[in-house]
Amino acid sequence: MERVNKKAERILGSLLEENYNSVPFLFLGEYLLPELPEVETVVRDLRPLLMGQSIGGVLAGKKKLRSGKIGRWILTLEGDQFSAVRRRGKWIILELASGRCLLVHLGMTGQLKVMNAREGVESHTHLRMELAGVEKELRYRDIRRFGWLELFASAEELASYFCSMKLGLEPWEASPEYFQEKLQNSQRPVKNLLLDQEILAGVGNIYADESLFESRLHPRKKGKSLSREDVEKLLKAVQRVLTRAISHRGSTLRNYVGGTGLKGGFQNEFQVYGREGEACPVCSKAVERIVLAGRSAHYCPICQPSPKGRS
DNA sequence: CTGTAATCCTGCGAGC
DNA sequence: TGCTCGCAGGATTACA
Repeated sequence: MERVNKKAERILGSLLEENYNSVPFLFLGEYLLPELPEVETVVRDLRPLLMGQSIGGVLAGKKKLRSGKIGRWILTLEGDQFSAVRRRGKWIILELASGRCLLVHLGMTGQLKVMNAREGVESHTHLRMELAGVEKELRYRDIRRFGWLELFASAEELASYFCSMKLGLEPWEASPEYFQEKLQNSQRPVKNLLLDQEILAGVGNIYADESLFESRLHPRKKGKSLSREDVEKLLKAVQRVLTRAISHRGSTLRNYVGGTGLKGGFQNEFQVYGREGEACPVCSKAVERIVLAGRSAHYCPICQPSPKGRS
């Protein structure tokens, strides 16, 4: 157990550092953890709205999320206070004064937002938490219910959980050596490797495609076929794409909104994602779509030449 | 160790 | 208008 916790602590890294919350959050986001853009945006929005707020009444729906039905444990949150709002990969961590941590995953259609308590409750709202004394509510809404809500007794237990799921490094904390080590022996397509949360935490379908385009690598290229140069180029591209996306508050395709209900804007900056048949912004050739790991992969057949010599 | 497909859900747009 | 089909920011599971 001791060893597990130590390893988990290492993986959580700077997130557990005491000073985390005293650092101005713009600095934090811009230079330390520009990550999975939508989740980072939610976390940045929520942080100033939740910090120090006490939880009043709590109301939970009865439908199942991926983590199951929201249990009665949710009522024990009443009276507790938000002490930190963090992100790890695509996970949102709401830390409480009691030391407990509420873990939230947005899945595909999750929304976590602070709203006026008087505002009408939208369909598919599964959780409402009153913020005592400010006439506001934290609401969790999730149309497809692929999201996750779970309470941990302490930051250490949460760290162990991340450890057990083998969550990889934050893209910004990964070194080229780390990334290369994970890719160089793999026969898997590089697109699949990017989506693998055990390698880099937080990269999803949009940003995998955009990063591969930016580094001019075909999504089907095998990990072990990548040169050292390719690996470095790809890691830098991932970091750049994520940073840019965060500065646009993430991408809204359908349902995504930030912690204040605002939509993202990065969908207007897509080079290849969701643009099958449209002209590549570099060479004008039509963007193509294939299926990898059960997900759409978008790429330019000219700029990202096929490893097998066919597109 | 791979990849593939199905699964958990709801909603929307395309095409007929 | 109304139906069916395919597809969607994720991740796990079973199976070949």
